[in-house]
Amino acid sequence: MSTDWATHDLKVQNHHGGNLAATSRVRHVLIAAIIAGDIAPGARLKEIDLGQQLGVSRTPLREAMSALKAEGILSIGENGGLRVRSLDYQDIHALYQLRAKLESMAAELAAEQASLAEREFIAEIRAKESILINDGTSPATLAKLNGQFHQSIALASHNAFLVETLQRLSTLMVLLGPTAYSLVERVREIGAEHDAINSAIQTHDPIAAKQAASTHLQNAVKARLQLIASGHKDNMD
Amino acid sequence: MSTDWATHDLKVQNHHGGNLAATSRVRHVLIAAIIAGDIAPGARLKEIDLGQQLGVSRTPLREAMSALKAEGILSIGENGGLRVRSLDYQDIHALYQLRAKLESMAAELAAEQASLAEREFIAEIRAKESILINDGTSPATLAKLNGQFHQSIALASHNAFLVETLQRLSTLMVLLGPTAYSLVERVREIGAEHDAINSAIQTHDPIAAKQAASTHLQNAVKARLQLIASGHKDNMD
DNA sequence: TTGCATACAATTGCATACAATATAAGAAAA
DNA sequence: TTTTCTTATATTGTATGCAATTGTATGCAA
Repeated sequence: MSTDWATHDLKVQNHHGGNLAATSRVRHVLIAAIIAGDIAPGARLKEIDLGQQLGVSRTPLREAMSALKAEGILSIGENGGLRVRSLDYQDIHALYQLRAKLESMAAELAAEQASLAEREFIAEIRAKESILINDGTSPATLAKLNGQFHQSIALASHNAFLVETLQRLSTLMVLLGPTAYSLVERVREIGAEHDAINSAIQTHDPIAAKQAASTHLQNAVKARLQLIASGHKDNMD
Repeated sequence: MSTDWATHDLKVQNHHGGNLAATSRVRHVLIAAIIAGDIAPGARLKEIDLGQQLGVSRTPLREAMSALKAEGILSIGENGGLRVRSLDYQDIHALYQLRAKLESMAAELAAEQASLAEREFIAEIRAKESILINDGTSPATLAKLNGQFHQSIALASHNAFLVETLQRLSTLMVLLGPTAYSLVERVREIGAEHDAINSAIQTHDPIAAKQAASTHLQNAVKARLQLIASGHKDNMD
């Protein structure tokens, strides 16, 4: 008992260096706790306990929780309490299926309409990623850069709703646990696949971009299934 | 001043006839007020005023507002206050572009994997719609049935995230104001287009279903642009 | 022993009070 | 007259208390 979320707590700051508002901070802490596995999927979140552990009153906590509920990360259990949503095998497939469709749509649109500045921005992120992969950077750092890469493409689609939807689906990925970057043999593959997407966007080739993004996500779901399988072994240790 | 939301208020009940909880009720009232145009797009929503008019305290009101914010219906103005999101011409195109992609994906998947019960359910809704169109039913009733038709197809895709995303996009349509069913010449076209989608699903023809759904939404956006144009005339009256 | 009812406890939903911050207005000085 | 600083006010953020609902346990009866 008493998983110590205060450890996450201290790290959460905004980009001005100041502390975020309680509601926003609590949201981040909860997400971090879910990723870290400190909160088990399916576990009921009780407002009073949680509030005391996080050092905030129930009000901002409730707001953070209802936001996470709206994002689909928390769901209402049959007894009424809020729980961490748990994804079954089918859900994982469904999530990747939808992401594949939308990421390829984004890549296609980006290849069609990205501005010069947007193309350069995408290329820069890709270049930075390439360097970091060769340096053997940590999975967490690579995962962050991966998020920036995908987001920069989504933004270049010039479709605000597509951006929002992809953002939402990315957030839902936290329910899957560790990122695919913890598979060492997958890291370089990801780099190559990103390269293909980036090249297609730079050369204004929507068809190739769509295809490359689609392939990228097909491989991603395969890697995910592998992670799940190896995850079972971890539990055996 | 003092737009009288109490009129909406009394009507909001759940399907058992009982009153909804305050938070949920407020959410519905706000949406109704946005559709009715009682809250102008871009107008700042002040918690105290609004709470008094709706007869609830700030707490459930804030929860409803933050839910609507998460759904993209409310957004944060540059000065910080919550406002009704206003969609420009580009946004409308972007919204329909994304819906077209996802509705056609749903139709395609439904044609592939809908169960017998799901196919029958879709067909029943379509049959009911056909009757109501001939009866010259009100736009509001037809719009509601339209929602059911699209939702039943989404559900038959067996992809929970696709269902959620389409639900979300549908909700965002309230920002556009009146439904396309107020265009009398559009009503029968919609019926025919729905028929094509339904037929393709019934005959397990994913390609035709995808195509029919895509066509349906292309026509929908055209009708929407026409409504916007005529809406300008309305403002002149 | 099992099923149900009733009472008690736990938890959430809502309201109000308080605190902090942002905004605007007015006055004083340049 | 304009600009800036101060003060007052408006608005949002947070905490706590109370009410209502829901889950749970215990006891009684079949």
